[in-house]
Amino acid sequence: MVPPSVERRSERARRAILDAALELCQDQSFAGLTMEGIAKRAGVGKQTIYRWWPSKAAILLEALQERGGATLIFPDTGDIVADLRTQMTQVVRAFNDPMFAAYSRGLISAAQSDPEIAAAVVESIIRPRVDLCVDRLAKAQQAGDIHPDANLPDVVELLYAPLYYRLLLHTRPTTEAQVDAVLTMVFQGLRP
Amino acid sequence: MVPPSVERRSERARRAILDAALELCQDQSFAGLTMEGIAKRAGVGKQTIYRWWPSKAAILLEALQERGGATLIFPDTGDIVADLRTQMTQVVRAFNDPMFAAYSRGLISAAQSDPEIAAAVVESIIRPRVDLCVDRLAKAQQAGDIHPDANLPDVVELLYAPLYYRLLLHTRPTTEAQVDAVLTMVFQGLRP
Amino acid sequence: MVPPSVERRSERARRAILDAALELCQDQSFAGLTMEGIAKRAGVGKQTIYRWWPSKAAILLEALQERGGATLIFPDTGDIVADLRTQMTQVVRAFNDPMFAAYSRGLISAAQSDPEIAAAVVESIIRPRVDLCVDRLAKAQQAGDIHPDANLPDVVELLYAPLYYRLLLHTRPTTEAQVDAVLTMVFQGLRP
Amino acid sequence: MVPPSVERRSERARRAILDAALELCQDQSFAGLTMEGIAKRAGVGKQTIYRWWPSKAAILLEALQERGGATLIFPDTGDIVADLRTQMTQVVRAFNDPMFAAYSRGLISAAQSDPEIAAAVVESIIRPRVDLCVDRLAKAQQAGDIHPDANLPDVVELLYAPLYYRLLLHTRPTTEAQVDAVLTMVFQGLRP
DNA sequence: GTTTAAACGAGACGGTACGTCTCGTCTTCCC
DNA sequence: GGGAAGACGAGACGTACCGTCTCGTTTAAAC
Repeated sequence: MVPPSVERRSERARRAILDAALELCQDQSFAGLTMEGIAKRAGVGKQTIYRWWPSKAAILLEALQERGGATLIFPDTGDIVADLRTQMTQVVRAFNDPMFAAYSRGLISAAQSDPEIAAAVVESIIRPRVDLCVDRLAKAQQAGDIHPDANLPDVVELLYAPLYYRLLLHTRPTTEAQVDAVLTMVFQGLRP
Repeated sequence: MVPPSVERRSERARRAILDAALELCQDQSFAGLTMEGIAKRAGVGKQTIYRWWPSKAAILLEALQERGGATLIFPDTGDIVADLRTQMTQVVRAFNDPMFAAYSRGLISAAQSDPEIAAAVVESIIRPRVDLCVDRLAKAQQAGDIHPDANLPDVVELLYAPLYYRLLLHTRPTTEAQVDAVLTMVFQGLRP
Repeated sequence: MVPPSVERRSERARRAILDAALELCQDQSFAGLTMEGIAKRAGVGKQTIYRWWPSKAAILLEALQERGGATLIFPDTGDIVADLRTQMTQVVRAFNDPMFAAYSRGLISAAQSDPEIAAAVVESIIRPRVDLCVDRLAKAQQAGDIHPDANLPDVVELLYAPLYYRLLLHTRPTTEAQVDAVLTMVFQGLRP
Repeated sequence: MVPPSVERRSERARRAILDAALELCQDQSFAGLTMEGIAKRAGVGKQTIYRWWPSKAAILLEALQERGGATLIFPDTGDIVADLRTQMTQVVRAFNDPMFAAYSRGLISAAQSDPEIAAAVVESIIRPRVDLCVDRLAKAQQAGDIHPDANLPDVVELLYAPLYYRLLLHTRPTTEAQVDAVLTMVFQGLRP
């Protein structure tokens, strides 16, 4: 995050640390993750970790960015509701993957007491995906499928917030049925 | 939470512990809260805490239940949208109160790695408020103000999730404008 | 030791406490003995113990006095060396009994940091036995078997100290051979 | 005592711990000595103590060995009784020094419930001094000043045990008069 | 026989110290 | 000079006992 001199850095150590963090997080959840554990698993000195990352969340964040880069696409078939369903269903699947859920919960949990983590999570994970969704909604709005007064970032929130709600509040599991329910309510409105 | 013998319990110690926990959580956030710190501030032996609560989150939960009990009312003026706006605005205000926000974030954060905390948060904080909201929505549904097919718990989620989303993801602050936006979108629907 | 009112005292509780102390001391040695453990084993409230004894050593002391009272006799056959050998051999046997050794070591150990215990040990255990020995030596001195200048309490120390030395310093076990060696050296003198 | 890797060890920390232990033992006696207190006084983490010593007695033992090394000499003027008097008088003086007496009592007390301490005390404190005394006695025996049948280690015990007896049993203080009495009795024998 | 005051069992309380754990820094060698 | 190794100062963890302090409940002498 704030390195002393980027050139001499050992790529081997960097890779080992990122991999160890991901593996340990799977095994023991984010709360059980420790700097000491990562160092041991990666065969790396603790100082090497502290030199390049300020916290365990920062490590995980970087690890996830590397792995999750591929998912940054948003379908466009012309049917906005169908495309949203496709995309939201992917999110539901990710939230139901124990590993991904552990990462997400851990990072958001850490963000509650560390503003830097919070900012990094938003910047590198949330914002890019929201922007993509906003772009797709803008097309639909221009096509006349969405009310012209609608504030699109607010729409994105309205659609995805219920998924995060269940993930973080542990009320019910997220399901595809939830996606359908949200889409129906949001596009039809609640009035009879 | 899991008491050894409820009768002899010292109310003085109980109060001191709950108060100390709330005060320290304000000062140092939930992550900086320690059993040792609570004990010292409350003038209490650590054993006395461990005897009655399994974790610091459990203490905070009990403290919040006592203080927040008064908020368990839901207005009913006959105008469902106005009543929701009233209630949701109260939630927005609470989320903008640094102290309450710290508690909420801390508890939800702790819930991510402790299923018991998660269950307790849902049971004692979330569920009662959701139920109240569902009741109010049911009346509106019977009055013909809400589509008869709408699943009311899903509606509650749809309305409140965006508030939690901003609280936990730290994207933007929750505002009254957000409440209006959500209510407009949800009740009108996104179609033009 | 310093009772509030001796009459109402429960003999049942007293016996249970003394017995429990002895039993626990056998099982776990004096160092592992705790007031809490004694109370639990005796089926007695802690307060009942603190009401009548100031320390765990005081309990053990009283327990030992009751049991060991019978050993307060000193043989007198007319042959002082033989009588000393008889008596000292008894002491050796006691020191080689694991239970008695544990009690003795524990009490003397406790006496190092508690002057009251030290005084009590001397008064109730050591002094009576030393006095008996001095009496027997006095007879021998009058019979002309011991040098008239000899200071008898010093003689007692000279005879018994080597037994305590081995008990407490853990150099070698005390044996009957040691008794013989001591008696020979002391009565013959070291000069050729 | 049971080190993990001797090379990297901080000499500064070691010295601070040994010094703190000695100072605290003077102030509050061995029984009042705590690991926590030593750590605080030495400005050291508790782990650093536990890493290198298994118990507070082990610390004290090492501290004493360093300081007491100088006393390992035995006079040889040709007069065995005079030399013993010189040496035993030194021991009497040490036993009457409150600090030294506290250390000795504390260590021997601890040895009663910890065989490792007991062994260490014998090996590092008692044995070297006994050996020195035996050597001096052997010379005297060859010079014809001591009975050829006398078992010298037994003689050492006979001479020094009365000093330890008074130190540990707290009957009377050790004095130079006691040394004279012991030497007279032992070398003359008790017979008239 | 009833009263009544104490000793009793039980165990919660405010504390202290325990020995372990992890933190983030510092130090020491190796490459 | 970066990296491995890991000792270090710090301090929270949860546990064990300490000695004190209520609590009802026996219980046995005094009335």
